[in-house]
Amino acid sequence: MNESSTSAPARPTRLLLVDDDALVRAGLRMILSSAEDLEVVAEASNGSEALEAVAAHRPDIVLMDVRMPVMDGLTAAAQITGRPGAPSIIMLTTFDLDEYVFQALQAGAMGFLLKDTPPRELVGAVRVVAAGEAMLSPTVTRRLVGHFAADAVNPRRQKAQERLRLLTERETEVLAAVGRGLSNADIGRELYMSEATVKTHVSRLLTKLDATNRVQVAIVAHDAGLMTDPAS
Amino acid sequence: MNESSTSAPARPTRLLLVDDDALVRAGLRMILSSAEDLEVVAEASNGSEALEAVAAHRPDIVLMDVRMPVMDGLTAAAQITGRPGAPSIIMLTTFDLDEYVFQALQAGAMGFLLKDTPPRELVGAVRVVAAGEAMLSPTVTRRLVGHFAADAVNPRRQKAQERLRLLTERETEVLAAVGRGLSNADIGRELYMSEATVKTHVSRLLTKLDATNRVQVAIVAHDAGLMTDPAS
DNA sequence: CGGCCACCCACGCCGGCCGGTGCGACTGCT
DNA sequence: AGCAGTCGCACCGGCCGGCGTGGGTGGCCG
Repeated sequence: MNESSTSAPARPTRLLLVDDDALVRAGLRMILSSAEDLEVVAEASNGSEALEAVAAHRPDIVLMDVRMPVMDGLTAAAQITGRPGAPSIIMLTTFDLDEYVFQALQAGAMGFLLKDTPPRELVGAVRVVAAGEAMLSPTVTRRLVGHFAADAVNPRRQKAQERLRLLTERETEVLAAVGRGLSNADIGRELYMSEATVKTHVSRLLTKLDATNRVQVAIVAHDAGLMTDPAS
Repeated sequence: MNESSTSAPARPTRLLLVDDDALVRAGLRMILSSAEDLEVVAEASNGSEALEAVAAHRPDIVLMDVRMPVMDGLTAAAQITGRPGAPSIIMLTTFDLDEYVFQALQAGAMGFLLKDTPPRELVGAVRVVAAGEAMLSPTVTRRLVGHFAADAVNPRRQKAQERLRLLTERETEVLAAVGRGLSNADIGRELYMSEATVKTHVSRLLTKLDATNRVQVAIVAHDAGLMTDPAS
């Protein structure tokens, strides 16, 4: 696992530091360059400078602050990632606001660290990301994990699935069809029954699901996760 | 931050080890009990035993394998969490399969570590979880982060949002109302316009969104994330 | 065994809502 | 003025949703 970093300093990991505060950059440079397998090859003081520095120096990893003048780190991250051979990005921030975290990860960041991360762990995180993995601060991890747990206990989803219990097999099939936006005639053709029959099933669905529309029925179908193959 | 664990061993963190392999348990016990702020108070060899042990010994943290006979770790985790005062759970596994990770986190686990985690980091992870945070192995973190990034590039969502670009303000309002399952008359009352006007807006939505039904329109609204307040 | 009940599935008729079309009024821009 | 874009409304055909009804199946009890 860690043999690649200890065996030989064949090719150090090239870093780009991006922060509007020169002192912060100096501190980071101090910490990171003390590791012999890491090398700070450039610095930038805002997002647009970071874009230029990435193009100019081709770093392996970018450590970037979130809040910066001119262009913030999140939009810069979104610009950097995506292209082939793009560097991995580690976001650094003082505050672990939810929106920052989610936006950063959706922008393609592979790391999200708080600035109070101890030097040893910071270096470790850089190495982890350099190895193609991801690293988050514990509080950030907690947010992410909590977000997942909350999704499982999503009240809307649970309520919806609860209601599905009392549906018959046939009704569930019709429910799925309604959720796809099919008309009654379409459903009849697809499930081999008269359109009139489809209507009764839909009627039962309406009463059983406390819906007044077929639209609301479709919504319940989606909320229950019926429309998404179980790869979620 | 870490003062509580280094200042005084006032009250060590109580651990429960759950694994069907006695050797694995012995190894874990060896590693963990070497830290003076940690104390292994019980062991169990499968999920149902784990439930009993939790009730009997009230541990602070449960370290549990995923694959076990009788009752696997995931269902046991789902049983343990949820009640007030329940211990935090760290899942241990040899393989970092996607389904394991997601199920474990949705079951309320606060940690997910691979068994090749070095002893030092294992102890650190336990302390982190004891502090109320979460800790994952780097590869697991990568999966989770990748899942989030993939969600941002969700083709259905992007396609749906793309289509929303060419909608007018008013149409978007109507779209949201349709997505809630309201009838045209309801929408008219809510947006202060005639039902006939609502119909024209819905018609435009049908053509602009390539839909044949209002149900499909509602689905697009949901896929685009219009129906979920921006807390996602 | 026969009767009964509960459940699921199936169908047809009717009123009301939806969706398509045509049209007019207002605004802002060139 | 001309024009594009948006929002507003009214009429018509077709689909949806509500209601009543019947046939088929499986379980329970006398």
